[in-house]
Amino acid sequence: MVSRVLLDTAIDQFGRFGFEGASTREIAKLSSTAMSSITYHFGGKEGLYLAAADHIAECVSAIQGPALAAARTAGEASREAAAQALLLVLDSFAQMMIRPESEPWARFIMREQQFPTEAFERLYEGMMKSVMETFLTLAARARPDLADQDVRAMSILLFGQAMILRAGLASVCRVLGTDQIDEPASALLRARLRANALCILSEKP
Amino acid sequence: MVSRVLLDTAIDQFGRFGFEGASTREIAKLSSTAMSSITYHFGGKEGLYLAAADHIAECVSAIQGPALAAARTAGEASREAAAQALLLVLDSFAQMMIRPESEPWARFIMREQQFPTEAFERLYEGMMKSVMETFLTLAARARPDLADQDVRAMSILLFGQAMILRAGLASVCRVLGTDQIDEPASALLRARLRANALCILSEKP
DNA sequence: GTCTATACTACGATAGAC
DNA sequence: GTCTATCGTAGTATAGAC
Repeated sequence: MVSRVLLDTAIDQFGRFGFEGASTREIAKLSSTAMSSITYHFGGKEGLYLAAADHIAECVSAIQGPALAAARTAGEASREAAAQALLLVLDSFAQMMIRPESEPWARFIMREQQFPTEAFERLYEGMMKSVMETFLTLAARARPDLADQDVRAMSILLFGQAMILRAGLASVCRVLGTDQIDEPASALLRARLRANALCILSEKP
Repeated sequence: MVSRVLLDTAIDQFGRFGFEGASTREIAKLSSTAMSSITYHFGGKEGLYLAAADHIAECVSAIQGPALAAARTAGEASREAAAQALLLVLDSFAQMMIRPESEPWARFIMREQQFPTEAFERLYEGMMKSVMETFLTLAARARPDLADQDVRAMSILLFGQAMILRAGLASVCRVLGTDQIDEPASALLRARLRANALCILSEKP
């Protein structure tokens, strides 16, 4: 399937060089096909870009779906159960940020965060919305003392701890003194993230 | 000073489109000068890129310098004082992430985080190193129960909460239901960030 | 110092062979 | 469906006028 290879290559190249910076010639060459295949399959550069966003949303939804569904049911029991379910969602998200396969996706998404286009809409509706809604519901149950806007602020800041594992990868490695996030570093960071989050979520009002 | 205008424009354009995506013709035009001025002042596109990194490091150092110096001395008194000094550093960083002037800088830096070049070295040595060293010293004093690597992991995750205010700006706005981080939203986020960080830093071993 | 003019390369889109 | 060929545009670098 040439169009699949084109999509994966496109996500990588758009993530690296941005929409303007990426070259359809290069994407086609890396996909071992002719440039005009892009016109045929996706209608052009812009069509390829939007298709890439949809593909990312599908992949992320497939990965996060099970953890989200499990957390939604597990978190109904009590305030403590909600906090624990939240830790699972956050850890699942952090794991995705760390795993090498997410590199191209994360870069693509981060670009859209800065200058949102139609692709951001597709990404948000396709993958972020369900994650955030589940997260906010659980967070409100874990911290019933907080107002709605405070719960929202707390939640997005908690996500920030996971996001820096991608967005600030070079700095993370510098601080830890490693050249990449290997298994021991991953375990350390995830454990500390859980500890931080648990501390915040279980604070007595 | 044409070279100054060129630098500011370059940071903006490189941040938006990346090194390959940005055009020296466009940078020159937006700076109201000829493209060959870039060759004259910076030797070419790459020289301009490195000079832009140096300029960012200088600006950030100038902004964060006072808060860092104040925190270093204030944090020596006790464990609680170290935690409070840390909150000041983190809040100063968060404020910088939120203020509109940091937008171009942050985009430039985030690109370098993904694929570090020589410019990342200059950025790290020029601005991040002193911030991180101060932060780690204070964090170690605030949490003497943690091992060195745990302190480092905790610190970088704390920074993540501030960084998402830039790196995930579009998502932050979505979750809060605003189109930009205005003064009320800024106050809410910074207050919650301080509350989160204080909770983590003052946790009893 | 700053400009114009020019050389050379690479871009995206598209038409048409197979 | 996938290829080659080609068009018009835009990129960087550089030489030389002023």
